Amino acid sequence: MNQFTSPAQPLKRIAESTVRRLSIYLRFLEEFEGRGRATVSSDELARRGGTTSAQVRKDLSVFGSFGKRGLGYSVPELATSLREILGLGREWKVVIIGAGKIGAALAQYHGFRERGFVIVAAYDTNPEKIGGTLEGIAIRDMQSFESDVTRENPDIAVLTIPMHSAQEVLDRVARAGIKAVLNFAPAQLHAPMDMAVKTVNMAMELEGLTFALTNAH
Amino acid sequence: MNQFTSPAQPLKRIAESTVRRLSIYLRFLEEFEGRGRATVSSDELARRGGTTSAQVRKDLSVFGSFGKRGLGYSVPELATSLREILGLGREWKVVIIGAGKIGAALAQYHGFRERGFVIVAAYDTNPEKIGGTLEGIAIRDMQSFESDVTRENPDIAVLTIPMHSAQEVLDRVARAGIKAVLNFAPAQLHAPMDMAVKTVNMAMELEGLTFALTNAH
DNA sequence: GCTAGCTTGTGAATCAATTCACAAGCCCTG
DNA sequence: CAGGGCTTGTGAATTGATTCACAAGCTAGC
Repeated sequence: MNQFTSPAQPLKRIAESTVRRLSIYLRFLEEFEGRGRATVSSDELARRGGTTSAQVRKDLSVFGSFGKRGLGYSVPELATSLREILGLGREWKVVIIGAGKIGAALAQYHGFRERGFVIVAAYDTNPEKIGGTLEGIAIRDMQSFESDVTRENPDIAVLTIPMHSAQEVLDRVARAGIKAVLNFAPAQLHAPMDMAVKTVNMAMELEGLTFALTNAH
Repeated sequence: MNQFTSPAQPLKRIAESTVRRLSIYLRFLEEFEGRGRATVSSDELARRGGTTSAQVRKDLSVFGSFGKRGLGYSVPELATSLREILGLGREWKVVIIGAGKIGAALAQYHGFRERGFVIVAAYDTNPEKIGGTLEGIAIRDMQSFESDVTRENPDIAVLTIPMHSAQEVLDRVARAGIKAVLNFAPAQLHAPMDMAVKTVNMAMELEGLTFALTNAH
């Protein structure tokens, strides 16, 4: 295998940590691409990404063989392969549920559109918000959610809603057939197995910090 | 040991995953506290938290012995112990660096003050923002950062700044003596070992989702 | 076209985290 | 106050992730 030959199926379950690191490598590759650099070694990717060269090579080896011995990796080729592996070769339709401050921050986040994520709508239940816009994106009534999803088929739902309604909304999202959710509510959500849910929990991150501060040396 | 008898020192390095789960358990305990529930079993905590009862017991056993055999854990006692372990028994002073939309969303985030985090100031380099307020918090000139830190001794810095300046600002934060950072810039930061840095990287989370969608069965 | 110098790809070894499984304890009932 | 029913705490076993270490392969220089 000299190229990423889209393996028939997930040969083995791929570790989440591996995927996260691929994201990191891709970030550096894009930086190098911008500077017109031709090749990069596993060792350099490792130093930048805070890991080891063996780890970089193991991570990549799960998906194929991308390098040339003695030389390293072609920056544009590896970047293209990683984008393909990570599913960034296409556009993804995103809906934001919850038109609050976090929703607004996300809606205007530049990195979103840059990477092929298109926010098609925002939803809320507050009549004062419905009909307005969130950073230029129409805020719709949550009541029309199911029929909108049927029509527009968004790929990803971003939940920026209060904790107490999070599970209920997730269930609705699941029933509507959306298979990926990015959750900002500080709640542990239970979803069907065929769904991908990532939770960003600020309280948890902060507590990781206070734990470290409290138990320092 | 029948109580959390604050162990002399971190006996062994404690896994980050353990600390994250303690956070989750605490969230459920607080919910139970609110409902006046007296006890809870490792099995119930596990089911709610999406893990196993053995895992719950192992996690807790790192810090002491909190339960009663045959009965389970006292909800208020375990909650108190976990708050103590996680360092939530005191107030923490937080500064936000970068008075943009994400900074604003964080500044108004309720969960912050509720858990003992007090935002003492926001910083920016944009003259149009300096002197204004971010959700009621004064926006100061980044130039006064070092002298302010010397005077006020904040515990935690939250970075909501563009990627390209993130490492530079982190270095400044480190030199100023702050030992904990919550980073929202999509950058891999390198910090001195005695600092705790948590990065929340939305791009990475989204790519975890698109990977899952792309490689779904 | 041969040699020196790198760097990959990958089994094997190590290190870390999770799960198993069960003795030890506690509570309640009668 | 003895027995049954639960549930904890924890070594041992297992599973998973990372690191080691080296043969294989490529490039460049001569």
